[in-house]
Amino acid sequence: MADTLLAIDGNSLVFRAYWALPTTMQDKEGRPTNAMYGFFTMLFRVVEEYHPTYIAVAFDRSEKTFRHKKYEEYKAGRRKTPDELLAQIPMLQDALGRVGVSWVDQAGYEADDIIGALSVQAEGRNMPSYIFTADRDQLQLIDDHISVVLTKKGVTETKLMTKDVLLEEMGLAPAQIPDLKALMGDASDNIPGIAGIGEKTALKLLHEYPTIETLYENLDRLPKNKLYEKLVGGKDSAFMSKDLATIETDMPLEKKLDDFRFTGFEGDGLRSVSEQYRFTSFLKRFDLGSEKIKTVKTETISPQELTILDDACEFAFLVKDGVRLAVDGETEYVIPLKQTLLDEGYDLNDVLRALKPFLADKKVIAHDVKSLMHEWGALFHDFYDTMLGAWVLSPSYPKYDLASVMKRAELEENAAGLFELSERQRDEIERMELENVMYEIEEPLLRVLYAMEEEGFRVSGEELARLGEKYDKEISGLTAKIFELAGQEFNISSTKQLAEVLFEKLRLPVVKKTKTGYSTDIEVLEKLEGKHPVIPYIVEYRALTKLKGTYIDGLTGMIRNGVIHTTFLQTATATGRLSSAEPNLQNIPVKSAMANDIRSAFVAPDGYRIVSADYSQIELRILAAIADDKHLKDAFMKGQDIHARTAAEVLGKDIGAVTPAERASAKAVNFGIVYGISDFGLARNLGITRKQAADYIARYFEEFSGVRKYMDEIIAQAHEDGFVRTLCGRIRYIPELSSGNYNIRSFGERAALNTPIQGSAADIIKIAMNRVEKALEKQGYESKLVLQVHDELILYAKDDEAGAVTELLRDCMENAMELDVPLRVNVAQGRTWAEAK
DNA sequence: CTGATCACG
DNA sequence: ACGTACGTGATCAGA
Repeated sequence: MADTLLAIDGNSLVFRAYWALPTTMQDKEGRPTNAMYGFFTMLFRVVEEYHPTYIAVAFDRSEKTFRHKKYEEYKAGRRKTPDELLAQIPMLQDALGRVGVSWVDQAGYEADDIIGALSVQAEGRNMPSYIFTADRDQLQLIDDHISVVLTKKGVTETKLMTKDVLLEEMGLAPAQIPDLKALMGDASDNIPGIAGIGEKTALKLLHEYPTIETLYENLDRLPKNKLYEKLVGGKDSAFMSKDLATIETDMPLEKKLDDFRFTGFEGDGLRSVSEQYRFTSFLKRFDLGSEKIKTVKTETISPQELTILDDACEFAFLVKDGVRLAVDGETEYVIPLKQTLLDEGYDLNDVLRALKPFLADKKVIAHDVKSLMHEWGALFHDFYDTMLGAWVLSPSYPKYDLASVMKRAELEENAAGLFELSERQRDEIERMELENVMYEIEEPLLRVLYAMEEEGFRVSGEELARLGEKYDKEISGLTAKIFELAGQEFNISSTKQLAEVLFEKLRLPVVKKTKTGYSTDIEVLEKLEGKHPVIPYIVEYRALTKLKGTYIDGLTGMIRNGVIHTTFLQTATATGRLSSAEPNLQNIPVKSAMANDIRSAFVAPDGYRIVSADYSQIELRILAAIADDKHLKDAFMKGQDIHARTAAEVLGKDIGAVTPAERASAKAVNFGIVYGISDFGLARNLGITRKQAADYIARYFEEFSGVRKYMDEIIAQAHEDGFVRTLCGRIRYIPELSSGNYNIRSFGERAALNTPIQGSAADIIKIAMNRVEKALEKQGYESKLVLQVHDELILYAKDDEAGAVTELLRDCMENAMELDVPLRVNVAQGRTWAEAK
């Protein structure tokens, strides 16, 4: 194979890796390892791609370099390098040596000087070299045999820069890079350039005059404008900057090219480095995995025998048939499910006592940890949940139960399979930069949700029973009236029978059809109102039976000891929201009189009251912030009524002159914007013509141009990446975007638009929940979170804590994330949920 | 078990 | 020229 040099800018890549990854990645001693991990990830990738036979990782030295002597403020503007990063450099150098990669530094010189000298040596031998760096300065070293591999975002992507690419993208030759820096400067290196000249102007000038020398020779030819004055005033600075930005390739390098021969990574070194720093994914990458989790046989073990395994076992796995403990290379011990043990006559306390060392002290790897907490008690101190991992990595699957996840991963449902799954997921979470979402948001939230589910919401069965009787009477009255007016008896709840009566017997006009027949939904019934006296009764009947069936009868059956325990599904939505099931407490009616009746059955325990805190317009605030829209931001900064302001902007009138009807239309438009508006949808919603809706939307975008720009950009980016991210980095893949079907593709675009908004709101309230829980605990309060309804938190507040809890909620929620617009929260309280509005 | 409908944000 | 708002879960009817 032809010889190839890979010259790596160690400092620049370590910096990049450090800022791209969280410092929560630590070795067994608790020392951060994120920069090392990121560096190795990048190194492996680039080695795989370019097959170097020589590798040199160059580092800066802390001594002053000749550049400091020339220009004392050189690099002075940089923020201080964090100690957590500095500490990783010697660790990395040690690790590089152990895996068979040579590194180099030299007093008085920086990494780029060393790289320059080495690549010129290689050029002398006609040996191609690749310079791997995050620093665009080094583009000046490009030559026929020298290319630069630049890191793109994060630590996962790179871009190969050659003469041709540089010419095409910037219209520059490599030697012009110092001239570019001379004019535009470089904030990261504190190279001043010329004040007021940025990349655009600098490039324009260099396209005319290839160097600053020729530029200044011909300065008199330039028009005598502002730019001219800047150039005249900045001349000294420009030449100084060029000097600083120029990499010397003739430094007296102490080492020689042949000192950097690379013959592949050394297996033993890799293994020891990976184990020391807990880089488990590297073991797998190089197939160095220890065999301890690859079990071949399974034995059942009783709780009494467990103690003999305690020392030998590092992980506990919880899978569907019980607790599995993989101890050595061969055997996996199974403790059967709790129920089986109880059936066999074991005392629950004995079982728990025996299991406690495994659940409380080992790392527990399990699928659906929250349900296991309900089964075994919350004695999980250190867990990894593969259900959560699967969802965070790709949240659009319909199911995340163990069987579905294992099937997709093509793994077996045993301890070895679960271990392998968890390793792959951790690796992928790092690769996709989902550490924050997984480890800082979802994992802590799991415990918060567990506590909320455990606590439940007190509901008065008596109150629900009274309401049931009351509404039964109303429903019977309506039923009789409907039969009388329709002239026959039928099942009003059957859409099929109702359609028959309305559209065949009574010959009412058909408004809309479904796949299977006539539609009778509320929209249709509203259109038919006035065409037959039975219609209003049917509308009323629908509303009452729906609410009674779902929320009175349905909820009554879910009360246990006066309390309803919902289950929060943490892995159900594609956007990052929670959902609630069995029963769903996130869709309890709120709007009507009957809704008020139902909510009044949700009560606080004695000595407590209900406190409810909801974010005001959180989605539009997020839109204002991410779209960086002038008017939208201004409205929120001024605390204005956002719908009135929208109407005012679009209609070109004063905000005080907006009528209620105009405000209502603007409200519908704001909803539409968040959902991915279309004139058709808006027209239908407002009952106006499509043309009128289109005009309204066009005027909206004229005024809110930041929003339009955001929409174009997020859709373009989603098409390019195949996914979108929320403010916290949560990912949703949108495969629909590449569909050839217009409808499917359009759906994808609306999802691409909406997900960063809805999902960021979910991020924010989740962060707030974690903070609320922590703050309540820290203060020693007995108040408790009981519900989350997307933009709203509901708590039991102890009577004497209510005031403090109100402030605590406001603080945690409004400061959960810093945006360019303020987050606002409204808090209310009462004896019942109905009163806390 | 699926479709239609409708409750919530 | 396509046919449309985003995200959920529960209930009922009728296969």
